[in-house]
Amino acid sequence: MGEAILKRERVRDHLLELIETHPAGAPIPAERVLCQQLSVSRPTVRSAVEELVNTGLLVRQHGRGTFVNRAKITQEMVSGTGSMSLPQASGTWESRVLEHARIPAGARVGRRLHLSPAAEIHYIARLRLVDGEPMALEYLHVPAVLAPSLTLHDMESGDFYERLREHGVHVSEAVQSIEPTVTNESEASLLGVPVLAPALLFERLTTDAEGRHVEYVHSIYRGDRYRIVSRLTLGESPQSTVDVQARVGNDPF
Amino acid sequence: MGEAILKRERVRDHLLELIETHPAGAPIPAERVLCQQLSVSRPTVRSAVEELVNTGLLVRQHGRGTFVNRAKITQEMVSGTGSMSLPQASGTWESRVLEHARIPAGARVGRRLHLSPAAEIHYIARLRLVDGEPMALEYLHVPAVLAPSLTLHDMESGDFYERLREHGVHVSEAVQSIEPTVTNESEASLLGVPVLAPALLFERLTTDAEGRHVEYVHSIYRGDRYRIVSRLTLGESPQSTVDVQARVGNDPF
DNA sequence: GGTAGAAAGTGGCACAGACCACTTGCTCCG
DNA sequence: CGGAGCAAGTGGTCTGTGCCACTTTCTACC
Repeated sequence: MGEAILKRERVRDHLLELIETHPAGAPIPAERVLCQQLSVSRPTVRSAVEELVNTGLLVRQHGRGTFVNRAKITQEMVSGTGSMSLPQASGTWESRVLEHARIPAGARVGRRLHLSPAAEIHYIARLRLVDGEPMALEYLHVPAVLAPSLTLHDMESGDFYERLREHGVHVSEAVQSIEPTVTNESEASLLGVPVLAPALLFERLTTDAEGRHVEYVHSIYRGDRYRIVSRLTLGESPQSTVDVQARVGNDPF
Repeated sequence: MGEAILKRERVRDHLLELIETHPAGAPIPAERVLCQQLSVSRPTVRSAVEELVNTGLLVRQHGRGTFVNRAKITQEMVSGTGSMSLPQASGTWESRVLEHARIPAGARVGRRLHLSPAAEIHYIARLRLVDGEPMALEYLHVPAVLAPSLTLHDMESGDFYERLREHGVHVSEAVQSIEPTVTNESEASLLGVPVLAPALLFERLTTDAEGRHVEYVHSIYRGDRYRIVSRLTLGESPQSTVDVQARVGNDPF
């Protein structure tokens, strides 16, 4: 196509622009209007919109229009960062930063983030507490190139993903693995549990709309206070809602 | 479209047919060929193919063709129903029944199944193996009233949910909790791992379309061979595909 | 005989247009 | 004033067509 620039991508970028500048729930121009504005055909517009609908940034409503997705729920889910694993239990969460630095990715993290081992990343280790009680250890790794000006405060506050958005990073997907483990000595002392106590090891790799790896998070959750609850419904696709709950003594059943 | 039957869906179903009957890696007919065969336009074919590519069933290769994808990854997960927590890893699964009986529910199980402690249930303890290697212990509890004539063979075979359907039970939903634990002595010896080894404790409560509790399953998975992998996408609801994978050494990342 | 190039076949992108289904708001009639 | 119905606007589906980019194969030239 003349240049290596695809029309669909141009439209998509235009839409991302709109999404950023519009509040959640706001309608975007009608497809036929976008066609004129951008001088492309409707199928082209539709395919771009469809892409963003699939990634959850837009919502289409037949006969009404297309809207910026609130996505508050999952937003915060992915956002509070650790928060995918954030229980909405009663308690209030706080974070205590244990360590922070701008360091080379290293082999292991580099592989996960698709970076060279020498590439710089923001690294933060923090302890997450509920009502003052240690609940989890979280180790964040974010490529420095994605957010050169990221400050410690940014990463501490919930504005983290806001900052990333300002840099053109639109979180769209995360792959998370969970496995059982037991605490080692340092984890045990930081979490205030015995050594070799059951725990959950989370690894999360977050990706943005353009397929770039945005963050790698490694965290350890106390096994005596957490359980993962998922609600599985039979359907065409194996989808389910997942939810990590604080165990407050009540049964989910 | 006149009828509620979409052409795209007709094409999609045709493709699913092909996918099932063709081995992994086999090419499917060219798009232009499919157009003629099914009497639809190419964009229609393309959109159907695209859907299946997105779900990972097909792979397109520019200039070469479109092929059946190996790795049905999330596929059969929900399908096998009971298998919601079943990895479809390469190996072949088998079950070895350790114990089976028709007994009173008791307080704990009764509470979960909403039965009186005296109500009878089918109880089965079984060891699940992959390629002969012990992987998990599973304890099933099914109210006897739902399937009075249930035989041991029924519960051993995959026909279990088929039998339930014959009794008017249509599984529709399951709530599953997962938590980390460590093996006790009997679990350790049955699974062939050390005592106090990391493990995953699954509890699943399945409900049918009428809201009746159909089964309560308690199972222990080896922590050294399993991880839970979930793919989270931004959307209105925090939905995700969940998948328990056998750990074969490869990273999901 | 070997290699370069053409040809055929594939998926990738984009267009213009037509019609359907749903929602909303307005108008007109009672 | 109120409600039924129409009309406009929106996304949803589908067609038929054209051209591009990539891959493979086969041909024809050297």
